[in-house]
Amino acid sequence: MPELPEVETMRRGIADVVGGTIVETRFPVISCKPIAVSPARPTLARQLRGATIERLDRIGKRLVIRLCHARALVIEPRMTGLLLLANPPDEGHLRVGWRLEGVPVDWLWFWDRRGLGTLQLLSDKQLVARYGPGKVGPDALAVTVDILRAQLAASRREIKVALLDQRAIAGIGNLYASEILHVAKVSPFTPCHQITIPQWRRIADATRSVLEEAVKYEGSTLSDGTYRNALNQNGGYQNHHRVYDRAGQDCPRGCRSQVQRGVQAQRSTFWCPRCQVLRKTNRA
DNA sequence: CCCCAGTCCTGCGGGC
DNA sequence: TGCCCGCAGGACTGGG
Repeated sequence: MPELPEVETMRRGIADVVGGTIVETRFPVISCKPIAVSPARPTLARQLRGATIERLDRIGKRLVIRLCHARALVIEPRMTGLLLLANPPDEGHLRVGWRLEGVPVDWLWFWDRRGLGTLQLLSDKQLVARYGPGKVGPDALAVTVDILRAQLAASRREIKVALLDQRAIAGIGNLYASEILHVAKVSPFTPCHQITIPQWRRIADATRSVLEEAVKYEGSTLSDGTYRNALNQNGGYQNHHRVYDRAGQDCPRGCRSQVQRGVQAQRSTFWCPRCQVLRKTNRA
């Protein structure tokens, strides 16, 4: 599932499209339900024709293709979306293709097995209104203890649930939230308002180190094989997961306890009950 | 505002 | 063996 490291890997992987001009937008005929695009397909194709790609940005888990004339194509891969330069896993789930001129890359593709991904063509003004500061939180790769506390310390939510809130911090999803809290040695069930400053510091440090490491290994390809880089190759970080999808296995910290699985906000949480103890605190 | 549950979507694996 | 159900979790929405 593309989270920050996977989207960042996509961004780097398609860097060759920068400077290219979109000469055609193609929607391959597919048997499954089409993905949501805005504006509607014919308009989108017409408005993209002749557009030059100026830069690639990332806002949390969204990829932003900056275009000439102060426009931006916002791509949300959500669960199974991929940006590819070649070798789609199958032809049946290719959703959109862009033919480019002026760069070594002929085609950029959006492939999405489940089809939950979305595309939006926005003006720069609309982009800021929808995804600017205030709408989407600070990027998780640049998080500090002060940012974390400012965004989350007053909340009564459990920290694992709060870390998934993109308005608070942008880029963390279900997989990396569990990984971060294991490295930080903080129980995922700790209410935010009970977290101590040393714990916030460890969460901030772990957020950056886990995500940086995951970017270095080009993201996580899970057993369902969904996430791939721009050339349809596996990421490598799944071999470095500490707790995610490792229920029953020994804690990698060597504490001789086993990784547990639980559910928070209808999503799986993995943690070590010995390294991530929920401490009872006395409330005033 | 805060928080939860439901919704979208497809493929896969467990259970019968 | 085949079928069906539930799960996977991105973002969003409606309701309490």
